[in-house]
Amino acid sequence: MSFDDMGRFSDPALLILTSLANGPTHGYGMMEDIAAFAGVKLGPGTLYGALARLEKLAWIEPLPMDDRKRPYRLTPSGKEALQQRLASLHAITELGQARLGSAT
Amino acid sequence: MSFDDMGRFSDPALLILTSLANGPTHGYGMMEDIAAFAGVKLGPGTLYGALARLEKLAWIEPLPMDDRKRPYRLTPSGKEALQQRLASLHAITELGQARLGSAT
DNA sequence: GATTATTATATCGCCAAACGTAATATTACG
DNA sequence: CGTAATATTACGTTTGGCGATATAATAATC
Repeated sequence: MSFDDMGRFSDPALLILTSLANGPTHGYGMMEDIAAFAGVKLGPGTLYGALARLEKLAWIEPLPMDDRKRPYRLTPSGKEALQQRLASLHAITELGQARLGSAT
Repeated sequence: MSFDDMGRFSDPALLILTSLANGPTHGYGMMEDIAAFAGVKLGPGTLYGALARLEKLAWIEPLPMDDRKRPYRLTPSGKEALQQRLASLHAITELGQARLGSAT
């Protein structure tokens, strides 16, 4: 009934981009960051799958490996896409909350 | 490269629930409402498919047909789920925007 | 100091579900 | 008659999430 049954509702790409907005990080680090700020624990398949798709979109790009870590950073278009997406979602959340509120 | 290539990024369920937060509406009406407030034009398959899933989740329920229109309304649990989801997304968008902003 | 357990890190394969597009009714309306 | 409103169905592609696997490093135990 609660949030955990929401299936695809969780949108890993948004979480990853938001995590990278803080600066470059590697996959495992994102897992922890995301778990911290969003309370969502992405499995490896979900995370690295989404990373690959984002890289193909050129929204993120890999940096030289550091030890066994493969860091990524936002590309300019990735940053822009995230910006737009956040703005759009922000507007929607406010509208939604307003609509819910007015229907007391 | 812009928002239209985002594929699954658009999250029809959130849009539908947000649309219904304004009061009961039927599918076709949501399409227009959503296009108006989110700039996203959902195709019929996307819309009615998502409606069916939301109904199965008992987050929305159908009302008696009015003419050829099949209206839906939010159930209490749907309202609650939407509320939580909006709050969570709102927090994420603010964090994301803060992170992007501080990296000027 | 050697051996074992645990953590950090990433890859791969799989399957059900979701998305998106398009084709198909049907009724109403101009 | 043509077009708008409204909904259903079918189908192919992609994504999402789970689990298994590999490997290096670090910690714990004896």
